[in-house]
Amino acid sequence: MVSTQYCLPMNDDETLAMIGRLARIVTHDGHAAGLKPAQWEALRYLARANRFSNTPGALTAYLGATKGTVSQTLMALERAGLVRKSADAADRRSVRLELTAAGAALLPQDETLRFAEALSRMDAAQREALNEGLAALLKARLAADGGRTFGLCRDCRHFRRDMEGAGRHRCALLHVPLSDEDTARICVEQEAA
Amino acid sequence: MVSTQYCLPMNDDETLAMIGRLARIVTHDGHAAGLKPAQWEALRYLARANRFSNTPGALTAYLGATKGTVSQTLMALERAGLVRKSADAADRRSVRLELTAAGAALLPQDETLRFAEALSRMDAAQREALNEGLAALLKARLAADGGRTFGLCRDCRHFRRDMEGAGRHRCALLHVPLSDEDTARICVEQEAA
DNA sequence: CCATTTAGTATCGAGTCGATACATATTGGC
DNA sequence: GCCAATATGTATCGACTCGATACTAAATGG
Repeated sequence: MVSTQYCLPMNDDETLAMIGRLARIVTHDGHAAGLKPAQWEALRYLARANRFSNTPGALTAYLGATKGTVSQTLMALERAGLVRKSADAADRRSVRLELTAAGAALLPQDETLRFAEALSRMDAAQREALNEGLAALLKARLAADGGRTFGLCRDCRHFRRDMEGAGRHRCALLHVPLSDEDTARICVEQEAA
Repeated sequence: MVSTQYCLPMNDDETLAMIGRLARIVTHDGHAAGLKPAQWEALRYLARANRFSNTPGALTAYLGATKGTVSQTLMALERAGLVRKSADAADRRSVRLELTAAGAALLPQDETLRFAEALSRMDAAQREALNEGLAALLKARLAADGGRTFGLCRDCRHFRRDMEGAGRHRCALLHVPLSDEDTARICVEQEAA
């Protein structure tokens, strides 16, 4: 259990294997409550997406899947009464997504929450190191693929804090005002500051 | 980019989201070379499994899937000429698996190797912290599920190093001699020392 | 105003995956 | 030795995944 301080054993292979196993567990967890892995990913996404990001297109970018696949997943969720679709008034090609009450009620049954339990058994420094390591890894990988980061306003180059008074922020990309509540959710347009 | 040293922001939610996204990318990578995610997992496993662990049963335990699912995945791989099955002489219920030359030749096309590239862009300390964090997380999660660890002899309580001379080790569980080569592969019976 | 782009749906085929049922082979108690 | 319990693996089903391709319809931009 002692940390190897001097002899870095070039254990990237091991790290890759652990990433693979982690992915496997997440996939397996995705069968909780009679749903499927992709459906859980969509549900989790919609629970966290802001009002500019609750569309099939944004979800497609988040999942890195194709439009067709995501469309099918959303149809299954709609059929199950977990997601509601509505037309976008401004752009009539577009669809707005939101969780129904039933969909939101399902979130506590997300099996990946058990990772939070596992995290709680790690000490704070290790947890923080894991968080930063994952962030760096994801960032490098997403950059290589041209993928979007889907972060918070806090870390976004388009964010203008308190531009119109306390708690009244602004997005310099979309040219709209942002409430504090808006900034607590992830955005498809987010770009690192 | 500055590390938050004093204000630990209880960002476990963020960590969970990153784990989910990582899993998504791995799944997506799993469509390389015309294979499927589960097939890549099996291929990677068989490339790393020792001679006590190259069976459908061990793969089932590794993947955390059901026997039926794994059986189907292996049939697809056999059909594609990437995996060869052979009867186990000692236990005629059992099947031994090995990669064919074609299967082994496919390994360099594994898209998850691109995470190694991403890792190479991180500094050594962060990489080491990520490795240890992932290990701790996986260990906690696997322990909660009763899952096996699938590690190396090096870390196994049944390992008896150099018991019969230099490079001639022994497994105290299976009661068999182990070569250096044996110890370089993962084992279904491994238990943390 | 019309070509291009964008948002999303429809359909196909191979595969996934849990569930259930099944066929054998081994093992343990007696 | 014998037979029940157990272990290893396959067969089949149904809903879903997912990339690929083709499609509809709405917005955009010279």
